[in-house]
This record gives sequence, structure tokens and C-alpha cells, in this order.
Amino acid sequence: MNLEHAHYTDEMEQNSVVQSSLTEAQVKVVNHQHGPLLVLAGPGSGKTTVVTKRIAKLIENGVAPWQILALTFTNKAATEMKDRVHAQLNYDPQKVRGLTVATFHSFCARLLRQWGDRIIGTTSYSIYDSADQKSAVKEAIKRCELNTSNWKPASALAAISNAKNALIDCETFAREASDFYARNVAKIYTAYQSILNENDAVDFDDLLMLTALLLQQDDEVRESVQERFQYLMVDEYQDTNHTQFVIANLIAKNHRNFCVVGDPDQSIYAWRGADISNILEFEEQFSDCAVIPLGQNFRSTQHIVDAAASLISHNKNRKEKRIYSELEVGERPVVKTLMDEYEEAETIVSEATKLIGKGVPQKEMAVLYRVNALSRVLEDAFRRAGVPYSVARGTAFYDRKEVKHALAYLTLILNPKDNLACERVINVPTRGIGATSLQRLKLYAHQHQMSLLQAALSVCKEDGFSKRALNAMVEFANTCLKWREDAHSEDSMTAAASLADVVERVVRESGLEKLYSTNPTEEDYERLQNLEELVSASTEFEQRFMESQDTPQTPLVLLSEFIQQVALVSDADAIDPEQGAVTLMTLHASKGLEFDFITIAGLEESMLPHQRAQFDDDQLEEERRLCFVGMTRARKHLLLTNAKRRMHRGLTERTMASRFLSELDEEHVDFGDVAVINKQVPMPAETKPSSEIQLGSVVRHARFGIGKVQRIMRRPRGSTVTVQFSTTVKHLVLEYANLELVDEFEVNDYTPEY
DNA sequence: AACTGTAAACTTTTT
DNA sequence: GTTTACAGTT
Repeated sequence: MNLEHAHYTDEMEQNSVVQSSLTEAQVKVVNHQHGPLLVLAGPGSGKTTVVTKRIAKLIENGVAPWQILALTFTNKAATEMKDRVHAQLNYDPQKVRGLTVATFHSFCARLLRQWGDRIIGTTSYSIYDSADQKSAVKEAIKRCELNTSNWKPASALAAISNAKNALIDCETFAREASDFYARNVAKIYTAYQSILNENDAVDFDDLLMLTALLLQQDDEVRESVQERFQYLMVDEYQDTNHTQFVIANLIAKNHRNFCVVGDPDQSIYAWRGADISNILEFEEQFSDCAVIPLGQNFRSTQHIVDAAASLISHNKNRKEKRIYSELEVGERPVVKTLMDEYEEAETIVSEATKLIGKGVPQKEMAVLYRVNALSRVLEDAFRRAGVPYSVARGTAFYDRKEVKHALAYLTLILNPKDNLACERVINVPTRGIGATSLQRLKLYAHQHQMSLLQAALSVCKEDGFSKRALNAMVEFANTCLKWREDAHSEDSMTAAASLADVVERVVRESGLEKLYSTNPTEEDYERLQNLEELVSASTEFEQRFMESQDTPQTPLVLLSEFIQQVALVSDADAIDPEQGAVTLMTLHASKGLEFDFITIAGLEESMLPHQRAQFDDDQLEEERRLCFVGMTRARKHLLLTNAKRRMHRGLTERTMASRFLSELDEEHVDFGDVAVINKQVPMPAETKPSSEIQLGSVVRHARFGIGKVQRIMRRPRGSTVTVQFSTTVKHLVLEYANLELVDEFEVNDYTPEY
């Protein structure tokens, strides 16, 4: 497992060779060493080169490396930046000692490992992933005695996450909640926090929020952090949220050596709380700051840059900014319209094959899409054609059942109060502690204010447990505690020698290994291999961690770092160019990367722009930026595809070409034989088809297919229609039926599969 | 207590 | 089309 691999180093070298001499603007950035600095870096503007040169120069000018903090968005970006600073300094270990390059989240996690007792109450906290969050919020809703059908975990969680991203803790939220909805969310939020608290756990957003609060409230911590990090740099600043802004500001506000780098046109995370005003208002926040725009693109050929520029110019809410390329004119981006997703996938694979034949390496190719669901058909096509591919799904490995179980055991070693982890594995492999026993145990633990693991040791027959369950619980708890003791132990006879020892031991002694190795099915065998892979991942982690440390660490510290790192992997981190495979990933995951050949698939209305963003101007502009980001990943070849029909939730639906295609400047794009792409903006929000439905209209329903409207009952609210479908007649409520108006002639030229 | 099969809910995007 | 939740069976 390459969790944190150095990526694209050879392209980067290549890039810096091309750019052996810096432009005037780039030189300005490198030479700006003190005071606030805003770098507006367009795509492919050599941002990473410039930023790493700037850091290297700071160090060569006598700034101690440990005084520099650079914050990035993904682990991958952090690793790459660190490697390139190392390279700039000729890999002299003395010159990079203590240099901190990290993601916001991992930086905060580390800070809380040090100071967490002042705000969480412990430094050995668990980090809850989205599955853990979901079960915690479910429990919270239950505790609030709210109706679970009205209060969906996902929406409550979204509200809580938004609050945390805006640095609103549950007390503040409760104080400010005015309406019914907000008051209930406040209740859930408060209950959710106390659940996390009971488990000594934090979620992703807490890592940021608690760090911000800690820096605000605790003078000693703030001063120590301010003192240490005299130089701060934040990458992808357009995608930071308010809480991150507060953290950065608290660190930098005295010395003001604060450099931010970003591009408002590449802001694609507003949906998760990113606040674009952070970058737009930086100049006002720091009135004496230098602003340096980097507009020249050194990555892509001219047609690609110009086509992308023509697309982004359609955003109204935007600061005009010229981007241009002085590389060769190059090929025009190609648009291809295919019949369905299968033909689309085949076309993409055959274009890739063609380019492979021309000598373009597979690792220089990527296929981008809006939603993960699109990967399946593409994967099938690549597999059938025998073209190696890899899907950027960093978390996929750690989401596997067996891996999650092993990790839960390991988490329990670090944090015996983590009841969620305990609950996950107390009966895996099955040891006779069923649903009833577990319920009883939870009740007991709750009544006696103790953790599940503690409770498992103190319950007895009188509490209503069977002898079998009782024995199993005691054995389970003792095993967990023994692991913990041994990992702690200073005694070299019993102490685990390494992290991998601990992991291996847990896999063996938990019974997971036995579970999958006694007369294994094919699936069991695969699970066993995954467990082995986890052991080797821990070995690999250990080696890399030791290299970066001066002093040896105890297995427990290593384990803690390992589990923390696992919790914070992202999809983009899984991209491993060494494998020589075509990369498949979401548009979001492609941020910051570059490839010779890029395909963006599924350029259709309701796909890109996505359905849920279609009717909101701000969200629509974010979709356009997302498309812009995708296009500007390409160095030399860019293919844009759409399918005339696509399967969605098991039903084949007709699609419309994305409006973004019609926004591309024809001069720079090859529309091939489909030059007749609908140039008009399709289906503006006002003319939703359902508002035009009348007697005799032909409509499509997601489930029942195509039908004819026979009767309409117009009411101010809840108009009903009677529709004759091919097999049935249905009475539907207009507002909820989601009927799509179909032109009759379209029905004829289109033969649906149902 | 553990397993097996069927119904329903569902998908943006992620640290 | 896929995953999860729940009910029913041994």
C-alpha cells in the first residue's frame, strides 16, 4: 500500500526543466519572503514550483526549517511539496529538519495529540469516520426522542458539519437557534457532541473546530504555536472554510508572514463549507499584502487553455482573469456524443489505446467523472480491453469489513472508551454475544457510567447474562486490555517490538485470521489477504515514520500515528503512478493533478452540471468551475464525452448534452460530426416540464415509463393527473410524480429498453 | 444466537 | 443496479 507516495516527480522535473527560467511574476513570489502575500495562481501556472522554491529560499536565507508550516489539502499534495522542497535543497536532511508540511486535518490532529487534554479531555482520542458519525448521530436522534423518519441522520449531520465549519459549537448553535428546525438540530448537535465526548472521540470537523477553539481560548497553546511557526503558507486557499481561516489567522497574526496560494476559479468545495470570501477578501484582511497573479499556463497547449477559458468566462460572479498558454497550439479538445454509457466507455478505452500506441504512457492518462457511480461501466470496459486502470478510491481498502474490524480492535487498544469500536467487534468473530446480550451490556454501561469494555468485566450472572455470554465478554475484554498493556510495556521481554507486531498479533489473537482461514471460500481468502495487506501497510508506515523521526518511538505511539493517518486518507492519496495504469477518478479528486490525456465523461445535464446544482446560480457556477478544473488537468489531449441515454438507478433515461459543451468556444473545440449540438440553453429553471403538462401530453415517469395524460385536476396545491402508461393507468400527484414532458416525435425515434 | 433471503432506499462531490 | 435493513427460519 502506497499511502503517501511521491507522485509525478518526473513530470514535475520535466516541468521545471521547461521552466528553467522563471517568469517575472514567479520570481516575485519566490523573492517575497516576509509579510502577507496572496498568489492568484491559475491552472498550470507553476504554482508548486514557485512555492517550493520560495520555501527553499527562506531556509537558505537562514530561517530555521522548523519555523515553517505549509498547509495543503491532501496528504498527496503535502508529500509532493515536501519532496520538492527536499530536492531544491539537494536532499540535505539538516536543511529540512522539523519542516512541517501537512494537511489542515493532520496538522490539527497532531496538535490535539499534544494539547487535546485541554479541550477534549484526552490526547488519545479516536477520529470518527463518516460511518461512525452516522451511527453516533442516529443514537443522538434517538436520545432526543425525535421521529427518525422526519430526522434523517444525513441532513442532521450536514447541518452539524456546516456549523462546525463556521466555528459554531453546540452551545452557540443552541443559543442562536430561533425556529423549530434549528432548535431541533441544536438538540441533536448537543446530544451528538456528548456521545462523541463519552467515547473520547472527535469527528473530521471537530479536528478543525476544536483546534480553532483551543487556539482562541488557551493563551499558552496559542503562544507556543505562534512562537514556533514563524512562517505560514496555505495552499488551495480558495477551498478553506471559516474555521480554517481562524486557525491560520491565529497562527500568523503576530508575525504576519502569511502566504496564501489559490485560484477562485478552482473553488469546488463550497458545498462542504469552503468560504470563497477567504481568498476574495484576503487583500482587505491584510491591507499591506502583496498580490501576485500567475496567469501563464505552462501545462496545457493553447487550444486546451483557450477552450477552458471560454467556459469559465460564462461565470458571472467572477473576477476577470486572463489565462493563456505560450506552448504550441496543439490539438483542439474533442467532443464525442455516443449512444449510451457502454459506447461511451468503449470509445474512451479505444482513444486511450490509440494514444498508448503512439507512445503515451498509461500513467499519463486519466478519466474524470462527476459521480463515483460512473466508474463501474468504465472499469468494465477497461478490464475487457485488457488496459490496466486504477480507480482513485483511497478509502476503499479501509472500508472493507475485515479491515474495519481489525482497525476497530486496534482503536480499542488506543482508546478503550471507544464504545463504537467495541460494539463493532465484541462479537466478531462470533463468540456468543448476541443482540440481547449486547443490549443488556449497553444498558448496564450506561447506568453505571462506564465504557462497554469496563462493563464487560464488571457484569455478572445477576444482571441477567448467560454463562456463555459472560465468559465470552470477560475473555474479549481481557484480550483487549492485555494487548494494551503489552504495547505500553517497557519490559523488552513482553513488549511488542514493532507496530507490525502489534497489528499481526491483533489479527491473530482476535480470531479474525482463524475466521477466514478455516475452510475458506474465495471471498474468505480475499479477506485474509486484505488483513495481510494491512500488516504490510503498517510495516511500510513504520519504516517511513522512523525515517522522519530522530528518536525511536514506542509501538503505542506508532499505532496511534498509524490509525490517525488511516483515518485521514483521501481518494486522491490512492493515486499511484508507478503502477502504469490509466487513472479513473472524480473531478474533485483530480484537483492539483495533471496528465497528458484527460477524458471527462458524462457531460450531460443533471450529471455535469449535477441535478442538485441545476437550479441554483451559485451551485451552477461551482459546477462550471468543476468542469474547468477537469479540462485544465490535460496537457496535450482532451476528450469530452456524453451519452444520449444513460442508466440511472436501474432505469435507462434519455439525456441532454451539458450546457457547458455549448459554452465552449467553437474555434478551439472539435465538435466532430455532432456540430449540431443544441446551442440553446436547455431547459431553464422556469420551464420545468411539469408546469407545462396538459391534457394529451406525453410524459415519462421514472418507474412507469412513457404515458399519456388523460385527465388533470388543477388545485392550488396537489394537482393530480391521470396517466395511461403502457401497462397501467396511474393517478399521480403532479408535484411529486416528477413527470418529464416528452415530445411525441421523440417517442418514435427512441426505443426504450423497457 | 446465527444465518438467510427479500424489500426498501438510495448517490453528488470529501477531509 | 447496489447496498442496507429487517424479518423469518433453523
